[in-house]
Amino acid sequence: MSTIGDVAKQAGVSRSTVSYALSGKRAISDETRTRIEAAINELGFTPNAGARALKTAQTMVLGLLLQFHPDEFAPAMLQYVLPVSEAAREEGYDILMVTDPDGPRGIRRIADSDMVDGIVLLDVTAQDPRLDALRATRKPAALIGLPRDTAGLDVIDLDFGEAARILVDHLQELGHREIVLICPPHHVVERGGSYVWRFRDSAIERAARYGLQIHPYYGESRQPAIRHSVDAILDAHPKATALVVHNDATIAALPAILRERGVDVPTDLSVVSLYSRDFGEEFSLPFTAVESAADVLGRSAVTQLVRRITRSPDAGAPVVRFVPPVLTDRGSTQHPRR
Amino acid sequence: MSTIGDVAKQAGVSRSTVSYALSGKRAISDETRTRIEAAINELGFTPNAGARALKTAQTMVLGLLLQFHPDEFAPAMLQYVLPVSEAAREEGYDILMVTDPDGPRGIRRIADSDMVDGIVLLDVTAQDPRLDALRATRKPAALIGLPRDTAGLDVIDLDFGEAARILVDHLQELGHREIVLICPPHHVVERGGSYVWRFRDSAIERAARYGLQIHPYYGESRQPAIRHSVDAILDAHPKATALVVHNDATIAALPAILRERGVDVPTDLSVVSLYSRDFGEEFSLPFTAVESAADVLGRSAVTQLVRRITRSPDAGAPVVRFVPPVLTDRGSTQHPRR
DNA sequence: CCTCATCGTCGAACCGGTTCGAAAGCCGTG
DNA sequence: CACGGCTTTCGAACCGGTTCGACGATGAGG
Repeated sequence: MSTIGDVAKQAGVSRSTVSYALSGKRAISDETRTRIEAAINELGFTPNAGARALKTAQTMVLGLLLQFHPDEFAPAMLQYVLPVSEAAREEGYDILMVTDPDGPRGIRRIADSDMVDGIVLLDVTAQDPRLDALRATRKPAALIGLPRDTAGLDVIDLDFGEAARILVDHLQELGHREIVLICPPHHVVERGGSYVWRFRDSAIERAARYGLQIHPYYGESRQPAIRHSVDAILDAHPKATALVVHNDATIAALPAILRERGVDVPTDLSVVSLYSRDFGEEFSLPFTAVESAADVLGRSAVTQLVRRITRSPDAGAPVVRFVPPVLTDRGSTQHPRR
Repeated sequence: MSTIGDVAKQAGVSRSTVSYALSGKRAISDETRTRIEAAINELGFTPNAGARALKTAQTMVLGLLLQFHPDEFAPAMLQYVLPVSEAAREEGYDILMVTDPDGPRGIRRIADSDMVDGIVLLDVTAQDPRLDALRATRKPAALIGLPRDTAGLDVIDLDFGEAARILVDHLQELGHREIVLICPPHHVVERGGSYVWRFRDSAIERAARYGLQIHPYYGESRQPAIRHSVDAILDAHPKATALVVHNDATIAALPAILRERGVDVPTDLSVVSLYSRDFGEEFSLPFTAVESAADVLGRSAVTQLVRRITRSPDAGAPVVRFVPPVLTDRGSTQHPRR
């Protein structure tokens, strides 16, 4: 690879002149600029990222931390990765993806060695052990997922409470009086996934307010447990006229399960859920649902992070943003027959 | 952040001594080593990656290039990403993930600016436009997927031809005489996904050799087209006793489709397929299948790449490796009733 | 006792950019 | 004609590491 010195020699100017021609931070005469550009093309010069980062103290790279939990629905993660990567690129950043099972160590490694200008944390839990490491480094960060203590952190997440209220309201308006709620698996709660209880509590609270009967359950994440659990739950509540599913694995398996049981949607049962548009298309899910909008969250986290990086170091108070959910009606609900 | 100079001052030695204590490339007395270690701990020093990369001309980062094709089964990609990332970390490398829709540009950007020491290309097609860019940079690379021209490149892929032969052999041994073959969608062929015709041609060739009737089709990637296409195909061949499916989206939807048609596996129809173990577990697919072994391919690509990076520049001829497929019998086949 | 090898450490150069201060050349003006 | 100001370019310092050659101290061998 050629260096800026090679270009300078070729164009008959000094290294600094080439640098200024490239950055535009000082005026360069048209004549020398064209000579420099010619030299750059001829030599195929591209500035060395390491050297530039060393001097400017900016790497133009963002860290993306993800953790894969065994026994969890993996495709969901990808929903976030792609929008984050695309948004970063649009802002001029590349993505250093860290999947170290030891999250805090991964953060320290890329932050303390200044490999990245900022960090996006995916799937943040209530007491996420990564947050201590994150606060110890002085790097800007944006979280997707709500921790218990948000002090000093930029956080973005779907408003799961509002999502639950929207769905319960929708069923209540249609006249349903007894509904079943299937949440994510219980081990997600244990891990501290706050979206589980934020959705769950709001749904229960909202149902109580309307005087609706609601039967909350934690679902499963793998077949054949999903099928068995759904069967048992539906058997236990023959009078329920509506089903709220907040569980990707369950909703993906639901069409087959209901078909087998001979249950028609929405004639026999109204079904509402919460999943992303992509996910729904992937599995052609025919359910009225609130969109989880992973792309909105991913992009928003990146823009917030970039703002934090560029606008002075600590300018502005930390931002906790809850994205308002949107209902997409796919016709999987109607008035209860009874 | 503190620098190596701060550590040196704190420990009362020169910068070079600290560097040697860290790298172990020269002997350091126990006495000063402990003093240096104390200083490092006290100051929380971590070497700056950019500075180190600048001098050593090694970034300890691998580029991972992926492209998302609309209308394609996205989860498949993740199967490779995680093993690649884990294998890289075990070798001491981090992963710079590039999802630029313009592949060649992404390669040039990270390679010419020396952000990475080597590149892993995912989902390589027969005439992949990224290969020219790759050859232009002098960076080592490893491809997953078989291009038409492998000159000078390290390539690894599943032996799809052998996979097809294994499956056809399996059915032939059981006594099947008429089988249906569902391949990936036709637009994958147009894009140059060589694994389509490598599997397809081998299956047809093998069937012909045994005198079996085989009906090859290109499948769909999205519902409800999948369902319609499978229905039409099965209707067209009522005498076929076995089904070979080389199509993730189709195989995922197949249990529901067959149940609806009232077709029992394996009593009415023997089914074999090709998918990864994870994928099968995710969707609890009950089919005898050849494993696509994305983890093996991903890890193998990384180890080959690292070998190429560390062992001198161009030591050793390029390697094209076909991973032998393995059949997992899940009991979805039996002797045809007729 | 002198020489020589070895050990442990230091200073300086270097990697490839960026950026600051200054200098050279040119113009218009008093 | 001297002077000030503007434009364009250069040289040098710097970012934070690594590495080479050298140097003083120590100990062994003749």
